[in-house]
Amino acid sequence: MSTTVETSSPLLEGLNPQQLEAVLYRGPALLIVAGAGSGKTSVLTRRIAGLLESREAWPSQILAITFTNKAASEMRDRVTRLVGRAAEGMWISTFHSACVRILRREAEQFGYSKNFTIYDSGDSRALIKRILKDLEADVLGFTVSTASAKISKLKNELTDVETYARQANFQDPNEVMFVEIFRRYSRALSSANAFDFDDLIAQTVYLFRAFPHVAALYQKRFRHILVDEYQDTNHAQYALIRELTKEPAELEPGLLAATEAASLTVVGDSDQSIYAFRGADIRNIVEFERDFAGAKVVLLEQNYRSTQNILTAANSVISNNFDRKDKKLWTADGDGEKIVGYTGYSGHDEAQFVADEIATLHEKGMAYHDIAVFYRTNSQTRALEEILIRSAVPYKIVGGTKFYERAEIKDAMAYLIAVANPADTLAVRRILNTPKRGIGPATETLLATYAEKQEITFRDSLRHAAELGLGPKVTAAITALSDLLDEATAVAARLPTAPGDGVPEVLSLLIAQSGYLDALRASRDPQDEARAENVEELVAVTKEFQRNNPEGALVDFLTEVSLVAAVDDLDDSSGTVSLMTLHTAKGLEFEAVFLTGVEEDLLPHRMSAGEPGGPAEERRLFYVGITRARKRLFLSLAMTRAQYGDVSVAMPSRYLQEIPAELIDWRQSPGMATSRGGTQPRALNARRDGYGGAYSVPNAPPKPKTEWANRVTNQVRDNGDLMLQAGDRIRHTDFGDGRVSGVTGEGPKRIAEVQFDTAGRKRLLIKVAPIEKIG
DNA sequence: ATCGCTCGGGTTTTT
DNA sequence: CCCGAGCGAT
Repeated sequence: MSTTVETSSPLLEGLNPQQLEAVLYRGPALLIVAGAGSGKTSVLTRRIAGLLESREAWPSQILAITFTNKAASEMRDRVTRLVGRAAEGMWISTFHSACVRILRREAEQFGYSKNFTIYDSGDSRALIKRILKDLEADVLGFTVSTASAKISKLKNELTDVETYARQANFQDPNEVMFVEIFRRYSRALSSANAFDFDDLIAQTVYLFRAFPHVAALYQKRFRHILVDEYQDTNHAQYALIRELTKEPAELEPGLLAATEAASLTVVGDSDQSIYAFRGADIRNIVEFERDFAGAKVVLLEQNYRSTQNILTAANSVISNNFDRKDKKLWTADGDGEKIVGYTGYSGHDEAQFVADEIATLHEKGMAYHDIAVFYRTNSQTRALEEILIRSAVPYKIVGGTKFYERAEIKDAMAYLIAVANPADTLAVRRILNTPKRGIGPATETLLATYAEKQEITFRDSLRHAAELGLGPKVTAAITALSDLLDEATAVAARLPTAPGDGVPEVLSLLIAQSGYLDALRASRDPQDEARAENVEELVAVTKEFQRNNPEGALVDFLTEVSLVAAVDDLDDSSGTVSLMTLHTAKGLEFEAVFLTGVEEDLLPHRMSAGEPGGPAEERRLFYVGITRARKRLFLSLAMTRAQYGDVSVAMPSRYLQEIPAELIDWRQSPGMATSRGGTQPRALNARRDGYGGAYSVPNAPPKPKTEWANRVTNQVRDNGDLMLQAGDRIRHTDFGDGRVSGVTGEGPKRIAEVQFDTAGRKRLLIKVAPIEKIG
C-alpha cells in the first residue's frame, strides 16, 4: 500500500486523516458523520472525483442526492473543477428531482402519462379545501391544515389510502371521514395526472416494488449512491435508498452474472436534524450501522469554518440535548472575537441594532453578501425590512413569499399546465374565469357535472359549451378559451425542435390572447401594475430557461419551477445582505451572522413545546444558526414583540443561558434592559433627558404604546425629494437631532449620513426616513 | 356575475 | 395584523 503515491494526488491535498479516510474508503456502505463546517462537501466531491479518475465508475453510474438544487449545482461545479468534463452525465440532484426524472421515464408503466403535473403544497391545500367543503367535513373538526398534514405524514410513511383503510377504526366517524377525504384526494390527483410533493418519492418506491424489472434498471445503473444531509431523510426517502441499493434481481437467467448491490455513502450530522416536522426520521442516521451491515463510520470533528468562541458556544448549547453521541467541534484557528449580544426594547429596536452593526461591519470592509440575518419565523421580517430600508442597507429575503407563490404567477402557470396536462382540472378551473370572462360558479358546476356524466375531462367539457344551453356570451367565452388552449397546444407540440416555438412563445401567446395581461394593465388597482410586471418577469424566466435548455419542453420548464427551493435563488455574487429563516440557513455559511429573536416562545417556538422532542429540535435549530458564522456572531432579542396588531412581553430564550457567559459581550443584556433606570440603550438616549418616562409618574393612566418613550417606531413616511446637504441640521423621530455629514446616491436612493447628537452616526434613506430639516 | 364591505379566525419551520 | 369567507348591493 503506497500511501505516498496516494497523498501526492492533488485530490487528496490538504485533507486531515479522517477526511482522507472518508475519501478513500471503498466498501458497500459508508457513513460520514460530519460536524458543521468540517469540510464534508470537499470530502464528498473528492470522493466522487476519485471514483471517476480511477475509472472505478463512469459518470452515469453515480447518483448524488442533495437537499436543495443549489447544493446540487454547487457539487457539480466542484466536481467539474476537479475532473473537468468527466463530470457530465452524473445524476446530481435532490430526491425530488431524481424521482421526477425516473417517474417521467416510467410513468406509462403504471397509468400516468409523462406530462404529469407536480402539485406544490398550495395546490394540495386548494384541492383538500374543495374536498372538505364537498364533504362538509368541517363539522367534524377537519381543517385544511390538519387534513393535509395527516395525509402528508401517511405518504411519508408509505401508507396509501387502501393500506390505511385496512386498519382504520370504522366505529369512529372521524376516521371514516378521514378515509373518505384521503380517498377523494388520491383519486383527484390520479385523475388529474398529478403528483404532490410526497408522491414524488412514495410513488417511485411503489413503482420499484411493483415492477422489479424497472427497479433492476436503476439498481444496475447506479453503482455509487451518495446522500447528503442524511439526518433529514424521511421514511419514504430511506425506503427509496434501500430499493436502489438492493442487489438487482436476475431477470434474464443465464445471460449475465448478477450484479452486486450499489455502494452507498451517506453524510450527515444528527445534531443538525431540523425537519422532523416534515417527517425526517433521525433514526435513519442513528441506526445506519445496524441497517447496513458492515458499514464503515468516519467522524469529522475538525471545523474549518468558525472561530473557537463560536464553536464553544455551539458545543455547549448542543450538549444540553441528552440522547446524543458526544461530539465536539474544534478549530486550530484561534478564539476570534467575542459573540455580541443585544436586547432591544422592541423588534424595531432590535432591528436598528442589526442595521447599525451591519453598517459598521460594512465600513470596516465586509461585503454585504458576507452578512446574513436569521430568524425563526417569517413574520419577523417585517420589522427588519422596515429598518433596513430606512437605514439604506441593501438586503434580499431568501425564501419567504416566493415569486412562484404569487397569485398572478400561479395564474400564468395554470395556463401553461392546462396546455401541458389537460387532465389537470385544478389548473383548468383556475383559469376558467381568470381574467374575468363572466363564467361564474354556476357555469363552472354545470361544466363539471357535464364532464362527469359524459365521462370526459373537465377540459374537454369546454368543447361542448354549445350543448349546455348557456347564454351566447358565456358560450362564446368558453369556446374562445378552449380554442386558445388548442392553439397553444399546437405551438407547444412543435417543441422543442422548432425554432421560434419555445416555452416563451407559448406563454406569451396565452397571456396576451386570453387578455390576462391587458386586464392587469387596465386595472385601476395600483398593485396590478406590479402584478403585470411579475408576469412579464415570468416570461423572462422562460426565456432564460430556453437559453439554458434549448431542447427543453414545456413539462421540463414546469418541473424546474415546481422544484425550486427557497435557497436556490440565493445569489452569492449579489451585493446584498441575506435575510432568511433558520431552516433555510442550513448548509450555508457567512462571515457575520445575526441571529435574531432569541426569545422564549419564538426560539424555542411556542408551537414546539407540546411536541415530543420539540424543544430538542429547536435547540438544534439554534445550533445550526450559530454554526453558520465564520468570524462574527450577533445574538439579539427584544423585550416586547408585536404580533397580530398588539404587543406582548418577551422573555430571553432558555438557550442563551447555555452559552458560557464569558463568551458574550452584551451591549445591552436582558438584565440591563429590565432594570428600570439601568444602562440606557443607544436608541433610547435621544429624548430621555429631563423626562422620567411613564414609570416615574405615580398613578399614571396606562399608556402601553408610550411605555418606551423613545422606542424605534415603525412609521415610514415619504419625504418626496427633500433636499439635504452636508451641514444641514435635521430632526429624526427616533434618534433626535443631528447634523448631515454627507449625501450619496441618486434619486429615490439618496442616502444621508447623519451624525446624531446622542444616537451616534447613521445612514438613512432620505426618501423614507422619519426626518425633517430644522433651523 | 361582480364588487366591496365586515367579520372572524389563525398565527412555525418547507422539499 | 392579514387573510379569506360570506353577504348585500349593483
